[in-house]
Amino acid sequence: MDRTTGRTFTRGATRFAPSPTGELHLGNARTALFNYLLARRAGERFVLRVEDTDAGRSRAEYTTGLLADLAWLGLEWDAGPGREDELGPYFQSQRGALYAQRFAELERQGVAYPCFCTPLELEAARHAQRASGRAPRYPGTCRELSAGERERRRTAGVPATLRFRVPSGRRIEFTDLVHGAQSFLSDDIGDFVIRRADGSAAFFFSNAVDDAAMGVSQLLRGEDHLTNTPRQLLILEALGLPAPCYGHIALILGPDGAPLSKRHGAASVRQFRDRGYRPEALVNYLFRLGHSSPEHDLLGIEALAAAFDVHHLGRSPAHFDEQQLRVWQKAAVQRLSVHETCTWLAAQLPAGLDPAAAQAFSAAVLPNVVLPEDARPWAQIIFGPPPILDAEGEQIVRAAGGAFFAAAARAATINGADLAAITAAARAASGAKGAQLYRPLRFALTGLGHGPELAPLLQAIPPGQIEQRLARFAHAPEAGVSPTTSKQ
RNA sequence: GCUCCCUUCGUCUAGAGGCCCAGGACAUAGCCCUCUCAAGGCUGUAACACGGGUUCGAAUCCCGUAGGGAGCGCCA
Repeated sequence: MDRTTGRTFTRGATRFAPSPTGELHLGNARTALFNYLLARRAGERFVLRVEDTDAGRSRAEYTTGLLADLAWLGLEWDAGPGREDELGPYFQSQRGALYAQRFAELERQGVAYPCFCTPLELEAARHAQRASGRAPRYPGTCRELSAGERERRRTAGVPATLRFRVPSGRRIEFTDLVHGAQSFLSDDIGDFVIRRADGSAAFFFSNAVDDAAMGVSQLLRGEDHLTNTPRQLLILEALGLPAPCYGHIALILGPDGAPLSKRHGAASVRQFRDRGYRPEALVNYLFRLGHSSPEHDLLGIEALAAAFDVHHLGRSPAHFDEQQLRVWQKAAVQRLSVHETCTWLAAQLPAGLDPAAAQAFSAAVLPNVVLPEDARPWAQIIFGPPPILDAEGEQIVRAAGGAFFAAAARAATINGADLAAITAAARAASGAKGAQLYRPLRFALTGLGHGPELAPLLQAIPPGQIEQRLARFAHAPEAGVSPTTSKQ
């Protein structure tokens, strides 16, 4: 009980309210993340509400995907689908009865009225208004219909929407969490639909009413809602419901400066997930997109919450930059345990590879991998046939000499995948050191002049292969004959 | 058309009148380390959209201009 208000005290909440009409978009993912962080930071609840009022576009599989992606990102909701409580249900399609009461309340007050205009008529009106240089607003055709006329049309079965009567001459003010003081004139707003002809609730209405019903105290949403806010404030005011503090964050832009969309390639969480991006990478990147922090390390979700600050949300739109995402991905990948790495790289490994070999491979290759596909060439090199050398490789191998490789191969036979033993033997046989010692070995073993560290790489090469790959150069030709083509 | 939002290095941003000839991170260039790549260390290049005000003093306040974006839907 709150002593000052006498009302039952409930913890505040933030929410994320997606509509299941597609995959979770990066922009929405960021909105979800920010709201989650805001809740965690403030000790509030994080509510997930599915806005599936558009029966035509909403699909169950999108809901499933949405929930899965959110969970994958690590954004657990305190209330929502699968976590029902007394403030639910959390699917708007199941909240019709609650809306009905509110519709009735508004109609009784005369704040809402039935509108019998057809979509065609409305479209024509908008078109005419635009053509004559005026704002496309509801012309008010049904605003002052008499009670008798309304009744007559209703009994005649004319389909009707319910419109909110926007008061004239009002100034609507509120303080935006990120943009500060905002002020709008009600005269710039036309009467808008709050209930569709099919009886379902429209966004402005259900969204606002549910926030109030679910105890949402503050929330962050896309800037495309900024100019819609006064409408929602008007609804809440008419119903005597508390309004949450709204904060509007700018849209995420693609490389060309246009709002990020499918046009720009991958734009959904699912697509990045499928390409092997780590959730920690995505979350850390999104955390810094339109939000600044002195923290420059890869942070866990709790640390992100502690570092989140609404005052450091930017007002200008940020560009999505995959290069930056890759930086976080690299950091996230380097922190993977060997076990996690094996799972992550599973698709790149030869089928039936035994666990120990998979671990050795993963450990060796991980420092050089950002996405799983980067491991594929290494899998080919390590598990495939002895690699063919290019001209540079041949030259370096030849310069090392046959004795060098004979000794190295012998050491491998005796000691196995022991780099120290192999280099010691090669050095003793040839006197080579430094690059003269390591590069020929690297080329002979991998066919390349660059790559992961040799020692762990040796651990990943299948038994017998080290010896074989080295021995093929043990009888180095005096000149001209290529062991890579004569052998193997 | 009307209303609203936005504009600092390549990118994300710090900056709430003097601490800023603008700071950080990533990217990038060079050097060091190193068998190579990566990592790490050091050094460097690089920005207040433009024009007017206000002020002793402006990236910061005001007014314009330009550019970008959003909303004005029986989409959310």
